[in-house]
Amino acid sequence: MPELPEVETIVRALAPRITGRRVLSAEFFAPRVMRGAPEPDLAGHTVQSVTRHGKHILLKFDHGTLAIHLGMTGKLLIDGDPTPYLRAEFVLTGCRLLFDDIRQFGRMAWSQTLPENVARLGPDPLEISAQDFAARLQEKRGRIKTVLLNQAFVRGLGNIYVDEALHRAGIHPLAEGITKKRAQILHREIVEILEQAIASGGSSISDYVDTEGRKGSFQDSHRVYGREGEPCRACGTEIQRIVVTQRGTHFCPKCQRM
DNA sequence: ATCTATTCCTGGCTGC
DNA sequence: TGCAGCCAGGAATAGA
Repeated sequence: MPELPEVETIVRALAPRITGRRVLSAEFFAPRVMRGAPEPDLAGHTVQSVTRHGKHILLKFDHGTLAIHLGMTGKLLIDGDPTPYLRAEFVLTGCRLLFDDIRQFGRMAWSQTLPENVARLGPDPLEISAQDFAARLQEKRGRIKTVLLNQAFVRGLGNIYVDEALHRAGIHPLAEGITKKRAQILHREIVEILEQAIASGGSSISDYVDTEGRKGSFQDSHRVYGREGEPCRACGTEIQRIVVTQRGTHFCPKCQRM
């Protein structure tokens, strides 16, 4: 499932391939992709920039911005082979950009400025300072895992990296009222794990691949996610799995005390 | 206002 | 072997 590191990997591969290219045609095959909103007219317009905003991929044009969210199984493929799950296809000068999405959780949104659901997101965890992160966290109540998954708190974290960051920071996923000191430790671990994951091309858990169909390798470095019943890499205790806010949650009961 | 549960979607897995 | 039934989960939405 594409989270911040996976989306960053995609953007880094996509940007040099389509920036400055002109759209010759754009087709949206599945109505769900735009969630009923009118499809933008992209033909004749040039891609000005490709950036990441949380888990969204922003394609900026001279007349607006297309925000792409990959959901669970969305893929952006350059010149790939069409599949039964092709939801949109952009023909550009020099290449084709295919949006493939088995489960159709992915979506696109168009705005002359910035789509509202994108504009309202919180700060990027790689940009916010440890002090600001800790201060923001002080204002939130509720379980730490739920707070971190809230894209209005920080944008880009998903189930995998929240579990992994909490383990590295030694914080129980159900913990509440994190102290300022521990919040700064958590911030450091979040930044570190995101940067490591980006360096590994992301985690390929289900069917994540980048624009060239390449898998990431960070799943091999996971310490808790998907490791229920296996020994903690730090202390050997069996990794436990519970459900928090409808999300499978993995943690070490010894390393991560309440 | 804030928090929680539900909904969408389908390949893959489990168990009979 | 076949197949019904369940599971994964991001975020919009409905409900409490």
